[in-house]
Amino acid sequence: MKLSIYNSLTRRVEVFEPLNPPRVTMYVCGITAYDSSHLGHARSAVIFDVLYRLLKFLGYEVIYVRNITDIDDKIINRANKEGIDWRELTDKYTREYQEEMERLGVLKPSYEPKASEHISEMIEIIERLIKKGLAYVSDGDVYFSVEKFPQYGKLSGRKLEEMLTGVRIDPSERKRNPLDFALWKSAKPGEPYWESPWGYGRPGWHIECSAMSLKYLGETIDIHGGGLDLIFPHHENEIAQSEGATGKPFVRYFIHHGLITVNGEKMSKSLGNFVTTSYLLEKYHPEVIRAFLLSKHYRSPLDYSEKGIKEMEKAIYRMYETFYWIKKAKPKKEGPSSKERIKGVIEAYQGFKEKFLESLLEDLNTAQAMGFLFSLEGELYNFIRKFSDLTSEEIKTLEEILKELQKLSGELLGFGHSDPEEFFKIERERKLKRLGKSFEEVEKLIETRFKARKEKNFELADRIREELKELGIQLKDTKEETFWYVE
RNA sequence: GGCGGCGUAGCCAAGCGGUAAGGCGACGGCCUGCAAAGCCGUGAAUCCGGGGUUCGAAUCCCCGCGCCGCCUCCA
Repeated sequence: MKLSIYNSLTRRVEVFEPLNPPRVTMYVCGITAYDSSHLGHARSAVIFDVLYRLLKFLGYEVIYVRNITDIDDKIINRANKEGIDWRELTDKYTREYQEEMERLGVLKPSYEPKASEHISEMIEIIERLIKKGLAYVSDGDVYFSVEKFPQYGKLSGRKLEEMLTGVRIDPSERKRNPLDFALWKSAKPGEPYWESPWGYGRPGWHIECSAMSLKYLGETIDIHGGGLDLIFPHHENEIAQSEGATGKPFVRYFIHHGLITVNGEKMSKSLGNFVTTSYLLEKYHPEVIRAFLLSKHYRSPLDYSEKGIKEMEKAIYRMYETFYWIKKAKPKKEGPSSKERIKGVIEAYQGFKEKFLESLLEDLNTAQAMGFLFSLEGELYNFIRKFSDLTSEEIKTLEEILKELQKLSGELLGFGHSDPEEFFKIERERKLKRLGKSFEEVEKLIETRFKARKEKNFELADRIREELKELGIQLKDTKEETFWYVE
């Protein structure tokens, strides 16, 4: 079992071969902690979380680093605006992000280093670059000299001459070439600063990733990931700095994911079309959000809409309803399965694990894996809802399949592993809270209606049904109980 | 303008040379006190358009059309 993955460096899907198996080193660009995270940040975290899970599943020893940028212009501006210390600001949003990711079932990376805690490592790399003639000091700033690194542009497919034609030139710049980028910026009054050989100042944005990946993962790392929008200039610059300093290849596989769009346009702070992670977590079960994020191939854009995520919610509800009925099923008789009627289930289960895994191994095709998952789950649903006279062996079969399905999905995709009763309890309570109803209140109404129906008091039963329906509470009657969910 | 990507049923979305997964929804019949649910059944002569390669193309090539991303901070 080998993973194939699209490598932005070669622009093709390649078989993944780590440098020093079974060790795999992976570095992912995390957030800049100046504001709340939105769905785009969640997508990034969830996609690389699935990759991380898959690599571990394959038996690799993965060292996974996801950094926190806690020093840059946006942070300084925001902190000044709010009149608080930049540390207070970044602490707040770092904590918030970490809590949200945990709720989304994102596994903790091995390290989550902060830029501000690695200033000396950055200075060290900058000094090496200066010594090698790849960087220069200019009035307290330090710049990387793009012309001195012949491979500059190899990741983003750009050539220096071409880039120069469209570039904006700021006459106040201290750069020799407008494409040079800052490694170190001298401090302006009121800004946080650190001591350096070039005076008080702070690091440029890109250098932190070079420094921290070098420190935690070594000179050449296996995987480096981030959003497509980071290819240029961020990752291009990282390559220049890292390879310039070490003389070794920086990254073996660059992995970039597509961005979240809204009505076809990129979700971003500046357009104001973003939904925060906390809003979504309030409104939807974390597993629903995860499933939504994984429902499209990771390299494609994913369009967010309430309608889209609602549809996924329905799919996940049905999945957990399947689990629920299987869990509640009691045998009506001892004995073997009816070969004929359980055939569909057996056939769907045949090769399920292989197909599911192969999908993920083929460039992380989570959408296809989910297709197989829902397909099998659909068969289970169909079976459990159609027949009420299940045999002990049939139930055993269903339980075995369920166990495997939950294990695979939960371990690799990070959803589908919950206990169904627990799942619906959380969902009902959260949604009822919005309606201002208590769980007990609704349960009682449903019980009353169940009794009324038995007594053929249809008038009362229907009145309760209508009342609940108006609240968005849907009922499904069975002989034993009334199953319900809130829309 | 340069670079990258996308266009598959009503909507979302897999498929990447061998004859269209999956989800959401819609419709008809059965069932049901009625409804929901369930059951049975119905969906793409066809994958933006036009050429070409091939025994065979949604899948490869060329030319259009439309949309998006990056080229400035951005997951």
